[in-house]
Amino acid sequence: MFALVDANNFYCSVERSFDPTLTGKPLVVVGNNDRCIIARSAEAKAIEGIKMGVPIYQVQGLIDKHQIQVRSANFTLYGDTSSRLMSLLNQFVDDVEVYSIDEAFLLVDGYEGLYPSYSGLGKAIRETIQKWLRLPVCVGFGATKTLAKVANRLAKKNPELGGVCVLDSEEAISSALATFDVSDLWGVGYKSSRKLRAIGVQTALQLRSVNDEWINRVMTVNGLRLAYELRGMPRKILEVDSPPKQSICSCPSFRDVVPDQKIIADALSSHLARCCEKLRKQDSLCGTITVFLHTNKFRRTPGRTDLPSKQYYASRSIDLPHPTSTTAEILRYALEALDSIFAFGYTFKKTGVILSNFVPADYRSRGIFTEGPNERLIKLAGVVDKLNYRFGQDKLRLASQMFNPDWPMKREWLSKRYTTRWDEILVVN
DNA sequence: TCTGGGGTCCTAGGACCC
DNA sequence: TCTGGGGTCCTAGGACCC
Repeated sequence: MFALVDANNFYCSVERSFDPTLTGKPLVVVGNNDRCIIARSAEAKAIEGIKMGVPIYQVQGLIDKHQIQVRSANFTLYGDTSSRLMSLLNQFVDDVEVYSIDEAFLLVDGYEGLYPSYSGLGKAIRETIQKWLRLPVCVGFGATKTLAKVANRLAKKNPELGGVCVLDSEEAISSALATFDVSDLWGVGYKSSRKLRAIGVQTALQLRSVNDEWINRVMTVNGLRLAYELRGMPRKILEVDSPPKQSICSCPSFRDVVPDQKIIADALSSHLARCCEKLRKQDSLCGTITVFLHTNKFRRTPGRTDLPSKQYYASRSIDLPHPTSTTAEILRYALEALDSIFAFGYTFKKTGVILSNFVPADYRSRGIFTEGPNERLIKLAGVVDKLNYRFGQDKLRLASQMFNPDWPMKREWLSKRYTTRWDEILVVN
């Protein structure tokens, strides 16, 4: 039996956890540069027009009218709260798979003696997390990960279930699936749901009995795995040790558009610095770097609201002469890539860098004609990371990062980093 | 250069996730 | 004025091998 524990409106709930005056009020959290809505409280969801991903300027009227509270995304706080949530779950069962910042799968077999029932376990988890972290979560139980996902969703949608839903009998499963929209299933996106509807499949129950050959052909093996999981046959296992990432990316948009290659290069070196920090943190070296650059896809030709302005999108990948993880070494290739794709006559909205082709950090190869990784630079980078962790991001940085056009990022409604900075610790008056 | 059955590896792009 | 930022997996098709 699997359980899926998923926090309700996680970012909003974390904000409330540290600022109880927000409780009961409509609340939204906005992303980078205070632009788009990336989380909503139940009260905000209930207001027509407050949708995920909408830019805040489009709904300013609704925000004023309904006195919606706004917070800037505080990922430091959310990340730390997430770690606390996960370690709490580990007190209930040994096998926990952290699936995302706010959800985890648990393998709950073998704990029958400790709890009167699965729903008893679910209740205990809910109450503990509420008490210790002041966060509301829902718990779904099922014989496969997919059924646990379904159960979790039902627990969220039906308050009368008290936040816990157990799908442990064929009757419970088929009656749940009979009213469950296929497009809400884990792994069914826009495209697949259109194809399913075209052959008359509306519910998860109907998908269960679609012919395997059709599913495999139209939805690939992922669709087939989904169908088996709905039938109660596990095709996804619990993955406790999260594997290291295979790619690392940083590509925040500019606050405004930028025409100047020098400014873009400065931003790019900041993005690269972020990527390399993450790379070193997971003890990897990267072999390939990709740089991309694009214009604002929403921009219209002046005076012609119907006509998109001329767009430009380009990317370039470069294989490094040897795998490395230091910003200083990789930067010249990043700038070389940028130079090769930069075009005059456009204003750019976003540049980004993707690192890939990783090898473990203890891997050191020396090519016949090329030098190996620069050990001194790698050691130096480790020291820089430690100092920056202690004294704040970018306190030590490359000279090319000196002029960051996005500094400071607009975060007008930012809460404190209560749990990770001594100078921002929660004060009780 | 063509013939053909049998493979592997790599990459771009699609689809999906939170 | 203003439109998110990360990731994963799979497949088809090309290039190449014997």
